[in-house]
Amino acid sequence: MTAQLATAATDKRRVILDAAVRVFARQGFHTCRVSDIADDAGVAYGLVYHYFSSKEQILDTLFLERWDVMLVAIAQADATQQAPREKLRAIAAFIIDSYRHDPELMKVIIVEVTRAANTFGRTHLAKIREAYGQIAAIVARAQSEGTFRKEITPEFAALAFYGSIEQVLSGWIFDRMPVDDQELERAKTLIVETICRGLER
Amino acid sequence: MTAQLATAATDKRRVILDAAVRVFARQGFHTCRVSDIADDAGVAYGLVYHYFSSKEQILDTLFLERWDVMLVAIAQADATQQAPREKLRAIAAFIIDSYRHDPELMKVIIVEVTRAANTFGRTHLAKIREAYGQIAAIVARAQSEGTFRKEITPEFAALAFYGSIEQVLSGWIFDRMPVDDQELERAKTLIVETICRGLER
Amino acid sequence: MTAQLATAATDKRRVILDAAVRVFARQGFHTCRVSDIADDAGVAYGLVYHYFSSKEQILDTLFLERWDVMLVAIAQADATQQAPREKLRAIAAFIIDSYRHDPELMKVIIVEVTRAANTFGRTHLAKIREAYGQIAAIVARAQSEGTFRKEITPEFAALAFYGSIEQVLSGWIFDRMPVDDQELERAKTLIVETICRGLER
Amino acid sequence: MTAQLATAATDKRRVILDAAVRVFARQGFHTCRVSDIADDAGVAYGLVYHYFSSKEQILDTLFLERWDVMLVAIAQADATQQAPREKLRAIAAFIIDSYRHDPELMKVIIVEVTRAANTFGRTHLAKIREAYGQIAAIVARAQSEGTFRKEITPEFAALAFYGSIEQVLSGWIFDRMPVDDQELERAKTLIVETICRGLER
DNA sequence: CATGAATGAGACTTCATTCAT
DNA sequence: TATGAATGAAGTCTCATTCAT
Repeated sequence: MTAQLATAATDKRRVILDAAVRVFARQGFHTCRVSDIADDAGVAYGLVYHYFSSKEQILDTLFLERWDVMLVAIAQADATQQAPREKLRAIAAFIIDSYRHDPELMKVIIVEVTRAANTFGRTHLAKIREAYGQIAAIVARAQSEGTFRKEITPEFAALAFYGSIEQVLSGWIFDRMPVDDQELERAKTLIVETICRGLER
Repeated sequence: MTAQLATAATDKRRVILDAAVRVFARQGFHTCRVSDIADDAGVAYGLVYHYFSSKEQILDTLFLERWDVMLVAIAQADATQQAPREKLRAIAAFIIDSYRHDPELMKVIIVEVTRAANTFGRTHLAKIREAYGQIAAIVARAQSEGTFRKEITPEFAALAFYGSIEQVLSGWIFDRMPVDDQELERAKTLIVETICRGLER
Repeated sequence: MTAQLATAATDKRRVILDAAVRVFARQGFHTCRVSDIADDAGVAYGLVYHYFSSKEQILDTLFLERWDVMLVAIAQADATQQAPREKLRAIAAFIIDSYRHDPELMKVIIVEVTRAANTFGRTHLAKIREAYGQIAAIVARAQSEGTFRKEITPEFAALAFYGSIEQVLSGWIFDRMPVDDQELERAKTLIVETICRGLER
Repeated sequence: MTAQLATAATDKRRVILDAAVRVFARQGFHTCRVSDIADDAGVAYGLVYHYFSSKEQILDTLFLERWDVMLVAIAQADATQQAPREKLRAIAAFIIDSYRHDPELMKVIIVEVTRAANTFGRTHLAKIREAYGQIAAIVARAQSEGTFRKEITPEFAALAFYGSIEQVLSGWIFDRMPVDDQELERAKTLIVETICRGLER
């Protein structure tokens, strides 16, 4: 524990990444300068390039770190014995809790990557689609089990489900609602209620 | 008619706007240069600044032109005597038909404005929210009429509804699916089926 | 004539090239900044990039302009009916007169291109060798005519001839001898005396 | 002897110098990074600065080491009782054999120092001219002895002689001729034949 | 209305050098 | 002696915008 703290205190790479989250969230990727990140991190300009080959690679790193965690979370939700609706609720809950835990990071990932498909989203398209694919697979299985009706294609369902969540998060991000925990919990229910009910028999 | 064509043929302002749509769609707003637009339009560099005060203002113009049309379309849908589900279907249909009619323009509006909330979306947030508000109003009325259940807030319903549509369009835009008319029609139904069913009693 | 002067006065591209000669000669290609060229030319920084795609391309242009003139001069010398020794003298004279006429330009070409074979010379190797080839051809013909002896290969003779001249110019360039016209004339004779005598029967 | 080998094996200073020769030859002095040298030498970055005060000093060291050997060789050639032509042949032979023995080192010295008069050549001008001076002295003595004719100044003769050799070596270096021993031997003769014959009575 | 040359601030990236361990 | 993280100055190139014609 002490060792971890000590490490954390001197891991400049991590310090830079954390600063990048704050700076990207505040100023946006295109608008900020590398020096803003260095300043915010309290390190020398050049150190950023000691650890990362470019400003882009910093964002890549942030995205991939987080997105991989989410892919694992989705896979775990799917691996349980719960009903499809509960699996989807778990996924929505994970994303919303991610926002609660680190809203700036989620803002960066959504605004600068998943919804910036012309630039970074392009690069990470395959990775992003993995998530849609996993969700679609859950829907498809629910359909063959007879829990969900077959009128709606799994791919469409996945897009609608994920799109709803992201839009709600976007609302929080840009309307700057002071979001309390209760509202976050309620959102999980509303998403499941709205989307799953449309999917179920 | 001939006069209109003649006008159209020499309305350099329009020529520039149309070129901007193509260039923004192809290269992205941040990545393209003003000269790319001038080149694509076949006009001199400086002429762009004769008609527009900045690169941003070109995008503003494109967005506002189109968004206002959509706000009118939503208002018209709401003004009819149809059932709420049909009103929402009309809105989804309008957006999807907009994509069918000019996919590049829709790509620009979605990618560079509504989903680029850190930059342009910020500027046009109020305008964008007008649309959500109109949709929410339709839901709210349906709830007080008893057609829609009250568990889901109108605001949330609007976000989920609009978010689903935009996500589906994003899929088309970036997965470059060669979309045929049949698929577009089907999408309208799927959206209504998924979302409205979740909203209805 | 008036037109030419007017053109000369406003041809910023030429102004930049002339400034580049001075700056490259004074500070060296690697050591100078593009802003030094712009400053010396009295133009804005960006204008350099309006006319040239990079600092390298400026040097390329200077080299190619001059080298092509020299290739023509060599070809003209060869096209005459003079004795081989006189042809070589004409070539030596051309190079030395080039130095007299514009010592800074010759310095740049020799120091930054022909003798910087690791960088620019590499790029222009083929062009540089054309000159050697033309000289070698003169020697070869003199040999088959019986004027020059055959023990020395034409290629070697060309290198020795050109190398001697360049070394002498380098001496002038870096020892900063205040060179008078008489010395320049004498150098022409010395080169021919030294090298041609070694080549002749 | 064993001790010497052991020392040699761990003399990191030497290891760095040898690596520098390879790296300078391959990438050029201006284009390579200090880290490239450290990597090629297999030592830590900082160690380079333990042994050398700057990147320049590494090149200085390489040049001075070798050039001093050459000055000695020229002095030795001059100290013999041979005819002037044979003295010059010995010098040409020494330079060409240096190339045969370590072409990369010769490439570095010629390309980065003696022919880079704007940068390093400037620093070492005096040292470089010592060689010219020694050669000129040989010529001058040959002239007063009556072996060489007096029309050509000794200084000019030295430049022409050395310039020819360096040009031939440059040809080998950049045309990447696969040079065999026979060709090297022949070059020695050709240089002496070409230049000395022009100098002799 | 039309042209495109001219301007210059701004940002990324590189890399020699230093320094704490 | 050895390591490599840390520093920060410097320079190239870009490009939105202006302006003279």
